[in-house]
Amino acid sequence: MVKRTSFEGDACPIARSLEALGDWWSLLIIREALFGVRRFGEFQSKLGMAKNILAARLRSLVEHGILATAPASDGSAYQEYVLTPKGRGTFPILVALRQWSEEYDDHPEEIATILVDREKGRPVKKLEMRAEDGRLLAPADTTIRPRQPSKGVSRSRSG
Amino acid sequence: MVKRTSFEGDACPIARSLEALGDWWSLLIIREALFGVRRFGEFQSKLGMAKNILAARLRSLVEHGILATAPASDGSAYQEYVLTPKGRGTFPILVALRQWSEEYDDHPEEIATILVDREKGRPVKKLEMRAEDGRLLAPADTTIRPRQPSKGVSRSRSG
DNA sequence: CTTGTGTGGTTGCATAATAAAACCAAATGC
DNA sequence: GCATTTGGTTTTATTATGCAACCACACAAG
Repeated sequence: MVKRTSFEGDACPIARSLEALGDWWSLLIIREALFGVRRFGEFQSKLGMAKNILAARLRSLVEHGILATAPASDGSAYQEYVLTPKGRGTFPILVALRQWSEEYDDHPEEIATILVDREKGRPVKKLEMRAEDGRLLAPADTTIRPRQPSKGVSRSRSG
Repeated sequence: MVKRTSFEGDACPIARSLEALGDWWSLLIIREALFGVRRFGEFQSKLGMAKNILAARLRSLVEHGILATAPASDGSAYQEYVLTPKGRGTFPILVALRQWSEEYDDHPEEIATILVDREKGRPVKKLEMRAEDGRLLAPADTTIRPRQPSKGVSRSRSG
């Protein structure tokens, strides 16, 4: 088999999310959807991508339950693509990507926009990882554990 | 030109991070690197990917300043690939991807591992977005603003 | 209701990326 | 010194991407 490898059966949750989001366009489509874009042509013109691959991506996102098709809200017979709760749940991923660029990009002056708290207009704080009890955690303060500590879950690859 | 589109000059920080991280393998390579993997063969066997594309990805990650090559720590003449601070800075992205799978995956029972607080062994709390003053923010509480509110920054596309 | 136009795609073709396998040189182990 | 491991590159096949052309249906005007 020479097909592009799929992470579908992988036991690692990161690989699993990349299965749905890990291509060039999906996260940008979702970004636009979070901005309120709903129509095919609007995605196409804002992202400047080929229509056939947009169609393929939208289909894939719908299959993955990230977008859903709905009748157009303006009464026309066309359809719209709207985010599901699962789709809206990607928001922290987009924030993390954004903050990573803001912090480490080699040409930060080329970055056009910042994410701000709407009420105060001030930049959003960096995402931080915390323990259940609220303690701030650094990467080294965390570790990976088997999901069910003694029920014989075993699958491929690490995670 | 029919080349794969590049997001390099894009003004959106999300597109910019995807330029470096947005392919099938890069984030998984970084995941392994965060686990302590440093050697070519170790990446290759753990990820089960073709050697040529691993070589290409490692080269790309080095070019992007996410990995750096270093002489092997065990005294041998081989080299190692180690994360830079920029590379370690992707940690929140991986956490966000992981938590998204944990929350929304259709078959969560197939997920093998969970991220836990090392001290207590309890799951890490969901990433949350906060304002500078500590207020918890929902996506709708945030908005996008031009980076420099009145210095005439203008580039392509949204963000 | 007929004609024109915009929307939302699909199809065909050229090129680029990915994958598997073969190959290879340098480093290492014996 | 010789076999093996390591860390790749090369070759070739297949898949994905990107552009342009095409097309069906909705809609609007007359």
